[in-house]
Amino acid sequence: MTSYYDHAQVQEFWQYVWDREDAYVLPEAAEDPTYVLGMFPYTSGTLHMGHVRNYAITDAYARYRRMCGDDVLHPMGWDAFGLPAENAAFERNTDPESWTRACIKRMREELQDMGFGYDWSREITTCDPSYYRWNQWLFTRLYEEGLVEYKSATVNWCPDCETVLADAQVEDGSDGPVCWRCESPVERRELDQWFFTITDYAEELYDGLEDLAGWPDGVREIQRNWIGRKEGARVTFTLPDHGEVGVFTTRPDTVYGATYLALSPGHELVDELVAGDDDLTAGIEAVRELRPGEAGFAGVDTGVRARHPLTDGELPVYVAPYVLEDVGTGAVMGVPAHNERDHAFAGEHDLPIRSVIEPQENTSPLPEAPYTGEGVLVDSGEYDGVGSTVARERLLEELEAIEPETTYRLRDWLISRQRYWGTPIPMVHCGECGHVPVPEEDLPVELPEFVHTTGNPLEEHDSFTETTCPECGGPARRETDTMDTFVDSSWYFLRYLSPDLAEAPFDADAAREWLPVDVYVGGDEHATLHLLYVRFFTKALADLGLLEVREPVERLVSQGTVLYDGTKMSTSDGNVVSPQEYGAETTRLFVLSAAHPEQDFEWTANDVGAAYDLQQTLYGMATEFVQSLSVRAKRRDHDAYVDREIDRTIVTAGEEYERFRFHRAFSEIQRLLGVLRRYREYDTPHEGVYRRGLRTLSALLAPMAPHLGEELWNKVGDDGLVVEADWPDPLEAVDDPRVERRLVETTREDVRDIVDVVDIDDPERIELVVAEEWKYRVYDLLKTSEPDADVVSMALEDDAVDADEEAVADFTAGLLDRREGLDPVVDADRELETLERARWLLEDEFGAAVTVSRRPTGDDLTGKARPGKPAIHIS
RNA sequence: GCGAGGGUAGCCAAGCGGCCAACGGCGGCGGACUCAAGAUCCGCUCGUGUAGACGUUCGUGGGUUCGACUCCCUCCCCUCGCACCA
Repeated sequence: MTSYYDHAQVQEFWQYVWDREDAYVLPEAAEDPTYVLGMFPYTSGTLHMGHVRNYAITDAYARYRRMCGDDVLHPMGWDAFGLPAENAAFERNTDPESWTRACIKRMREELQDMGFGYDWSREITTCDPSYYRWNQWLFTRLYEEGLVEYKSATVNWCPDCETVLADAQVEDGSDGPVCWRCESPVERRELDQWFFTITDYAEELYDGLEDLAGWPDGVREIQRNWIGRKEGARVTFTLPDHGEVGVFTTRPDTVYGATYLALSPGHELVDELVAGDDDLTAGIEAVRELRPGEAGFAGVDTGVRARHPLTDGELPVYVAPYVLEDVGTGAVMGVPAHNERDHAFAGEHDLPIRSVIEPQENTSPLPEAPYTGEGVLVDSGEYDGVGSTVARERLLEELEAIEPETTYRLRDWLISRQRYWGTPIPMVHCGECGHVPVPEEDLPVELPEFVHTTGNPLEEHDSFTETTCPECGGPARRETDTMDTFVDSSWYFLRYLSPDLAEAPFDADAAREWLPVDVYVGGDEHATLHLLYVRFFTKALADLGLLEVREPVERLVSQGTVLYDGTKMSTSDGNVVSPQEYGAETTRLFVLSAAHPEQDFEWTANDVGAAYDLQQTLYGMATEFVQSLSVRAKRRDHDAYVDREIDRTIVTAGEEYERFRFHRAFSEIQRLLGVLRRYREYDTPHEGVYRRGLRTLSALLAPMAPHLGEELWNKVGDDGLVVEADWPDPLEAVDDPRVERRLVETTREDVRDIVDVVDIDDPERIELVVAEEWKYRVYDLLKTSEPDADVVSMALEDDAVDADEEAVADFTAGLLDRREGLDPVVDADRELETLERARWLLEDEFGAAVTVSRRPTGDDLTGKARPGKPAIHIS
């Protein structure tokens, strides 16, 4: 047997044991388990460092909670649909399903190699018909509820992926919008598409963010930006012969300054306004061709005149590309005097500029630049002289043509994809009945066999596309688009509750009891996609009566990036350190010890070494302990110190786990390990104390390094498995472990300092004298009394302060300045005891005799001692 | 431009009104062990100092406070989100 810890050798054994014991399977009887979830991986083929970090975090927390006595639901599954599988199938001359199944097999093995403790009995795979049938079922329910629309829209089209993209899947490239996956420039296409009307929930999605206290501020802010709530007003202008046009504005107080209207080229009225005029139509077409960024302040006067609702004046109506179709109502009232863009547009087209807000401070007019601040209304009819803020409210209240309106940037969620590897949208297009949902009993609509083709493989199968209408029985055509894969991931956390349920997507009783997810961990690149969609689904399902919760996740942890040479570790950059390169368990221990979960950190071989060394040292000590170390049975003074330090570490490490600060928990473990090591070298260790130390370390480390934890537990622990062990209890209560440590540490530092500064070569005797008890009482009075209390008198009158009046007065007065700022200290007896127990550390370090005592008032040293600061004499 | 989060000793990074010259890790220095190297252990790592002290520090400049790395304001820089957004 070797004292070298070879993780590769032991992992198989413990994994076998865990498996045999069903260690991670949620017990049947669990009532309200702690639901710990990591974002399930896309089945790309191999696990990368980001996954390892993500799952190391959830695993450590899940294990910690389990040791605390919770039932823990910690499942894993596969986000298995998606375009990359099709691309891979083309490249390798196979099909998406085979490819995906192979990826899953490999990744599952990798996860198991890492030793993550999942309840594999709940594994789900989104490309299984037994899973995606519920996508279809939910789609149908949402359709019935009016949350699905089929509409023609100008959509983002990626020519390379040959599919449309949701707004959230389009990113800003250097040269315009690009596809989030392949970075090809995105085109615009006019297509009939399926949408989830997530905008119906815009308000709740926005307002709900406020209450998501367990979510990082950053993620909430990103969602706020994305939803883009804006409060303002809708002003209605009449177009004689053409009805009305509503414009959205946040500044209705400038309404009297409107000198024109501008419609976006895509506005629904444009075609009607210019109908019959070929020149105008051509002009509009030319304007439509322009990319928004290039159009500047071009515009076409339609010749139509709108009626101003307040002044009754006539305003020209322009079509201008600077007005964006999907912002507000796609139309603006042009107020050149008080809006930058309107000002520029008016300059370009010789439109009048009419100033209606005057700055309050100086009334100098503003000829060149628009004034966009607040002020007083002028030239505004009955509102002259009214402040702009007040005017806004009054206009909204008093005028019919101006109504309050809130707009959102959020668009409906385009879920159609012209791809094969996804959930078929369960709809049928019938010439007679329009589009008709596939009846529930005919679900799932299964994917037909894959064929290699440049287009959508679904369209290649006549047997798939040709069907009959569920309503009239006539010939009909099956929808060939599939769903965006974000649909799959929008409710997968529910499927884990009852993965095999055949009658419903999830068990409603379990959902009621187990949700929301207690902790959800993943990368924050999903802030606007996945994390918004799961919130939407949860609310929609609640409104369908399927769920009671309206928010899916209680506490969200968005984990930071692992960097290598300053850049994100990613396969495409080729700077990947494989999780197994340093040993699976060293890797997980390192990623947890390196930084707080939310922080980015740099992968360095040196730092990895620290995690590796800790494993080796601990293993070596445990091996030595059971094999060869001589121990004693009779207790000595310094054993109590180690006992106490073990207790302190149990308390502090538990706090750190609780707060997700695994790196601090790791430090605590390192610290206790150091103490034990020193203890063993100082003297023959006491069997029980040393054993408890090692046993505690194995328990505290087990959530981060479970194989080593098991191995150590097996050597020095109780019977059974550490995964099923209880979180250790301290022998005695520890109120403030840090104050006790501080006392010992500062005292040791002080001794070193003195020895060094005074240049004492070989100290023979070190005396530590703690302060008189009454001083602790004075401390207490100083810290707890009112700021203006006469503490000197209080101290003199206090029964517990039994010393010479002058000494008491001097001591108290000398500390008055500091008051509640005084260092926290333990009480007199605890201080004496703590130092007494720590004596051996000084004896060990200086080779001197050390005494710790409390002496009566009057002693020279006692006089110098303060609570938390014993007097020191070295000779 | 708007919004959010940051800037701490050689590096990474904790702290977020008095426990702070500032946890921890890495690197560096000195020492122990050793034939030697590695590993491991101990100490030091802003400056000065013959008794635990003092001085100067936490992006910049101000302010609040008996007291600020910690709270408020200005500015500079970094990261991220939104943006011809009405």
